[in-house]
Amino acid sequence: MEASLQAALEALSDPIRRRIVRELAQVPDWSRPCGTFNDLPVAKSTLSHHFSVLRNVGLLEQRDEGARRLNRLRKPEFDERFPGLLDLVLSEP
Amino acid sequence: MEASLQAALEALSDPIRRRIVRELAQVPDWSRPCGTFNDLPVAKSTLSHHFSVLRNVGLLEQRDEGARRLNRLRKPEFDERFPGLLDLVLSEP
DNA sequence: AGTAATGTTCGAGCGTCGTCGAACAGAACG
DNA sequence: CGTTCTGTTCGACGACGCTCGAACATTACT
Repeated sequence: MEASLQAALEALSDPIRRRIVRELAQVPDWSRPCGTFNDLPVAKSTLSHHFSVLRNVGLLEQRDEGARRLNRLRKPEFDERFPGLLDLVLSEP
Repeated sequence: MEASLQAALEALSDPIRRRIVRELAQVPDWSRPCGTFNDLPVAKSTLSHHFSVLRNVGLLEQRDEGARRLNRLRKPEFDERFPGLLDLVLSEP
């Protein structure tokens, strides 16, 4: 972890990744598997790639539960590292 | 003006543009012409392109003074539009 | 065991962006 | 007027990232 500002900005520069982050912020931790993001206009493999980017930048934590993979937005950790950045994304329409 | 978060994040995703912003924040307004950024490892035309991007995203204001073009970082305006974002860049080492 | 569901990985296509040099426009100055 | 300085614009090149489908691994279910 300990992602750089460079990596954080690049990760959040993608509109699909910001949508993932926003949708994830509206549900409790560990409540949404990756497969429930079919509303996004990308293929499964692309979605998996976006999750990987968010994971590497320290925005996302994942946990296996059977076949599914549950997600958690690491808001406290990210807020401490980059104050205000995540809130900007979450306040986006 | 009225840049989107998308445009703001893309503009600040480039390390050279962040260096321009940081250096510009350390001098008074209208004190540094574009030509005084030769320490950056890019050609003149590339530098002009980066200035254009920063201008379009509302981070930079330019004014002609003779042959030179003076710059001003629009910190108050940008802070009001994207609170915290510019400070993250300025606190970067 | 066989099938379905969930995610990842791989290779390839493709657009976008940063980069450069050359050419150009305008201002200052001898 | 000619030169120099400053900055922009243009076309071209190269790299990186988003995208997809196909193949694979793992788990759950009948």
